[in-house]
Amino acid sequence: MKWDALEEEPCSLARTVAVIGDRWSLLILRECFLRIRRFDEFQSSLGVTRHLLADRLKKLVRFGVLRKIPYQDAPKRYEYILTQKGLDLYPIIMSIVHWGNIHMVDSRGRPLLHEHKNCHKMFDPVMVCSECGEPLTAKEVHVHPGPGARKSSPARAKAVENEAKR
Amino acid sequence: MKWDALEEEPCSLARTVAVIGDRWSLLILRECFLRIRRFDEFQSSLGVTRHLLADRLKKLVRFGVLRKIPYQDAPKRYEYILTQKGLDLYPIIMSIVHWGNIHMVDSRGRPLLHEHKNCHKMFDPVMVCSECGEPLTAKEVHVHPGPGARKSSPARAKAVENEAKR
DNA sequence: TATTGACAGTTCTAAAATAGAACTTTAGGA
DNA sequence: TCCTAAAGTTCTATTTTAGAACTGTCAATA
Repeated sequence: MKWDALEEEPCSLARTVAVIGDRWSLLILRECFLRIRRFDEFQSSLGVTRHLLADRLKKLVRFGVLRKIPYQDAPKRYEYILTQKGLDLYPIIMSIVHWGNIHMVDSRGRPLLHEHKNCHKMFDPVMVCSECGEPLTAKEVHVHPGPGARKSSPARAKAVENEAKR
Repeated sequence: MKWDALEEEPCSLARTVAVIGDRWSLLILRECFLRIRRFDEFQSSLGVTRHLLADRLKKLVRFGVLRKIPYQDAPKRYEYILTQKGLDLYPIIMSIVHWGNIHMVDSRGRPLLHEHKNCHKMFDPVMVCSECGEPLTAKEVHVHPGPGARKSSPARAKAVENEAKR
């Protein structure tokens, strides 16, 4: 399957994966949220090859996740900063970090702690229901075909159907 | 950089990316949460090559995200089901789906709707602070080096430092 | 008994993506 | 003049992936 095909799939996860679903894009975004902005900063902090970095930055700009802002005229130089669409990726990044904090840390403990400016405490992110505010777990959620649903594989259709009536 | 190196990085995001940071792993996990369990179901529903599917399933089992359960003896056949560690990936999957729902849907609308069994309403996931319960945004969070922090690139160290004192 | 089909992979080759290093361009400073 | 910085681009070798065919085990069917 080609990457381009993913963008067209009638699945919000597949379409998001088309944008951020590779190793380097996620690591680049991590750096963006730490306020890394320039090509060489990304390069030295990630160890990614310059070729791939240029390619991924271009892709993230194309998808509207990053914006190229000139910070110097002669020679022309740009910074890459997150757009609102990019800032909206924060819950994804945080939930990835949180899973790593729970399941992948070694004996040294967490590499990074997060403080909430509002309440001044170190926190973990918690995912809750927008309607009742209760924490969400996989087992407490049903899925239903939405208005954008389209024909999928028989196995998949069956699974969604079974799921909806559990 | 090799994939194996990612697992060793002092960064919870990098370590999680080592497990789920590729296109197919994320799509396989999506199917798992829709209760797809068998090799051929994954294959027909995803269109992934059998080779890669076998490879990714093996990797997810190795990392303890999936477990292979025999469901038939002659011939030996297995199902792949999520472990608790795998179920804990739910917030990641849901936040990816949610971002796609907001930023990547076409005019047809969402392919899938989610209902919370507790309150019987269609919902969106919201990420909140574990301490004060307020919704989280990138701008309201500080990062601090934690006990597992280690030397990183100068650019990165500088960014974390600047960040901590903002 | 021979044939077909389901399931869970493995093997093969060609095509695509990635790594690693060197090179380019524009400009400022020693 | 030579050196450095920043932001890429180009090159070749290696690795990964795509796509299709093949294997082995067993059950059901003709």
